[in-house]
Amino acid sequence: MRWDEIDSQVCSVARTLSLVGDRWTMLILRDCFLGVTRFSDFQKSLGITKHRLSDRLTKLVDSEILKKRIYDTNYGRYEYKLTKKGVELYPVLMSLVSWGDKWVVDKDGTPLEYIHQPCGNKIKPGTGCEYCDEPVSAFTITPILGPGILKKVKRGELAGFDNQDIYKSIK
Amino acid sequence: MRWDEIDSQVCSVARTLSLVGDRWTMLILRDCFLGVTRFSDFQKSLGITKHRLSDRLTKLVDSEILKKRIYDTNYGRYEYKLTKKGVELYPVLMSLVSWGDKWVVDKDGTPLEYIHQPCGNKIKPGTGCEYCDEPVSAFTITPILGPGILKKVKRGELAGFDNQDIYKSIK
DNA sequence: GAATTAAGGTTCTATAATGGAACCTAAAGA
DNA sequence: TCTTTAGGTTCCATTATAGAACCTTAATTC
Repeated sequence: MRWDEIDSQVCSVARTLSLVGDRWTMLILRDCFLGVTRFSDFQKSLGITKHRLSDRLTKLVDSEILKKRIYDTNYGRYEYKLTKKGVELYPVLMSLVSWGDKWVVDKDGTPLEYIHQPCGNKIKPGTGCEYCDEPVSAFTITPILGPGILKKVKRGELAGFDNQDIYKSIK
Repeated sequence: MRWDEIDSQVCSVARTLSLVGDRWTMLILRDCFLGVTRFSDFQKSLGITKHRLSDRLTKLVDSEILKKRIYDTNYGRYEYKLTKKGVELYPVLMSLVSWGDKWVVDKDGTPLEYIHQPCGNKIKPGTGCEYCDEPVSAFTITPILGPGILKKVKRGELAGFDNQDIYKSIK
């Protein structure tokens, strides 16, 4: 069986992966949840080739996970934003983060930390809020830089680090 | 940037995907959670070539997500089982299922349904149990065939379907 | 006792996907 | 006019994948 035939399986994992299981696609969605919307910003953040990025964005738009909208008609500038279908992939991303934070983190600590807006507490990604009863979602979580990034910046190990400004609202 | 360099990113999503973000790897893990342990059973279930399967299993063992054990020294037969590190990928799989059950399911309904053993109720994958206070994990959930499979079997559309017996304990 | 089957692979080759670089287009600014 | 920026597309060499054939060891069948 070829990879492009796996969506014929009667399996929700297989069918989901046929849409988001490609190389790069999940990392593009990660950036979407951090507020990245523009072609060039995706490219800078990911280090992906334009060719590949263009292909992946088109596929994500085709599968209605992202929507493409022109936001400056004079310049012909586009933005890519998560649809409702796309936003609902949040638990997938956060469960990947949660596992990675435990099993593949380096000695500095986790790259990001997560503030639950309604109560202001720092919570573990991928779980409910341990402190309050308010729901946890992409819209009520603020990611902040964690020790895994801050310590490296302080030691000058993340030379080109200029991503502080990418943590925007995804709304 | 090449795909095999993404684990250099200070990001738990990127580092996690560098281990399980390949084509097929997540589907192999899906089968592991359904109780598949043997090379030939993975191959039958996935329709993957032996070459690729061998490569993926080796990588999963190298990254300590699976452990390989000989279970019949006479025949030289091996089994692949999830380690603790591997079992903890359960939320990732279930969040993929949960999204797929909502967004890429066909008209027959969801392929599988999930029984929470402590209380016996059918629950939605990827969430806590709505009925009782017992924890939900890979070890306390029993997947059963759902309408998305049963209806097709009844209509004779899943001719070679013989997977009823793969839903074994993963312990 | 020879031939076949089963598990668990490896090798080979044609095809598909990817990465990197160069190029394109339209509008703006210097 | 020349350069820059955003958002791409084209081209080509390299890498990954699919499918088929083959290998090894042991057991089972004829």
